[in-house]
Amino acid sequence: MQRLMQVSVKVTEPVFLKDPQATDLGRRILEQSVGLIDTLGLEHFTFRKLANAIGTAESSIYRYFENKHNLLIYLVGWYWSWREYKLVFDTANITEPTKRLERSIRSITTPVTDKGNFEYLDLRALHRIAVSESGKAYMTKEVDEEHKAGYFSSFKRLCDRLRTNILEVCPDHPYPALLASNVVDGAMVQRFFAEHLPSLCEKNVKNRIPDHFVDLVFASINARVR
Amino acid sequence: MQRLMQVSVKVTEPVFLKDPQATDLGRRILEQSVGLIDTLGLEHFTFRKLANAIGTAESSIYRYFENKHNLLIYLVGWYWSWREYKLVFDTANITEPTKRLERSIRSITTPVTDKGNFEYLDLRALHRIAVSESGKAYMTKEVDEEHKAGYFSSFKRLCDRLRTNILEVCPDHPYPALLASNVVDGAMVQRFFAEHLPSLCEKNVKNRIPDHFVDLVFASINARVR
DNA sequence: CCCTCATGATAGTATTACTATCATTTAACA
DNA sequence: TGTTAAATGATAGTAATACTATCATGAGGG
Repeated sequence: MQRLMQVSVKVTEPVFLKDPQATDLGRRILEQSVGLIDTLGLEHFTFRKLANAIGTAESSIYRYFENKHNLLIYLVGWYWSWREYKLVFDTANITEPTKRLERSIRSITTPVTDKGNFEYLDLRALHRIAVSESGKAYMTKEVDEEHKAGYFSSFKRLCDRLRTNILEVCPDHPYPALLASNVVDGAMVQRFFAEHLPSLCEKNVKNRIPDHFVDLVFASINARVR
Repeated sequence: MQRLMQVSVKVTEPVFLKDPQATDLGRRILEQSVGLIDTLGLEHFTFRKLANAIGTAESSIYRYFENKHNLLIYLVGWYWSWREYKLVFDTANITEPTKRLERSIRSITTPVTDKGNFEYLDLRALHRIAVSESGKAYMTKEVDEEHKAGYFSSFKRLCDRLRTNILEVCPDHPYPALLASNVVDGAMVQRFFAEHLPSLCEKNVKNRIPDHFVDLVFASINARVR
């Protein structure tokens, strides 16, 4: 799995200056940055604080990532790659398209509950980061160049798998891509709302987010089929 | 309308130190900040640049807003208040709930195409800001305190109106609030995707975003009714 | 034993995000 | 008309951030 992830996180132009997964210091950077961004939030997170936490110099961190924005893109990309991996795993051997689609939606919209078995990346913390900070990775003026450089390809791949799945069940759906990205992004946003702006949600909605999105997608599909 | 907006933007604890709508300098701050954030993006926007653009001192701006985060919250709050105003206007005198709901969704998800008739606020630019930057207003570690202070009340009010509308058409809908906020937020995100990550969308989806969300909501409702 | 490379340590610069102070203008009022 | 308070403008200064540059050290490989 480790290896699969390493491969799938690769992009056209790397977000990093030096592969952080390849060295001990690099892995400590990933480990500690996930911890710090999770507790401090991206705004209060700095490379100085990260260096102190690791017990290294600021300049050493700059040898791996140009700036914290690129580090965020790396982490978020890793997260979506992992979700894609999990999606493939969760839907393996399910041939019936409808069943497959339901499983897919559940896989993508289910929160991360365990730390995972990666030595240096706390999946749960990474998931929280993805919920709160992932939008900041692309909501910038540099989005077009970064998009060209392939920085968001893992997110796109995940959306595309779901889109394909939707089309398998409903080949004439008019907006499969839009529906797919709405599910992937919407699940994150709704999770944030449930946590912090609960008046925007029903009571106890948190563990029913997957149900909601399954309902929504199939409602949209059935509206076509009828 | 001017006046209506002024009232509706008020919150429990003001985001500003001094009401920017009340003075000439304040209005110039609003006007120029919308222009600058729109062209530079929030990250590259600073109070210094704003002061230069206005031809005033940085310290004068700090008399109105504590920092650029609060200024952003103010602008985004203004935007959602305007959208609420427009929603009320667009659906006035429509009594039939189903028709009303469709109109509501279209009102909320339609992009802003004209500058509006406010002297000092360019609505189109403000809309672009809302699309690209609004998430940053609440995706922070301070969200809970700021929520308590009422900083996001205009967004919540808008979502709540749509939720009520959904319930009028479908009283036993299981997730009206979640559906409503998914429409309001999703319309913004999809607009950003359509502009910058078009591979996540169908071709020419941009002007069909309202159609899509109308379809989606009614599909979700009809799935219940059947 | 030498060479290279990764890291560590230190220092320095430009910009940002403010805060403080004081002079000047204006508007208000007596 | 003179007096005063409030708003603004101008200048300066501080602490933190986001880097960049330089050099020493130490470990591993040939």
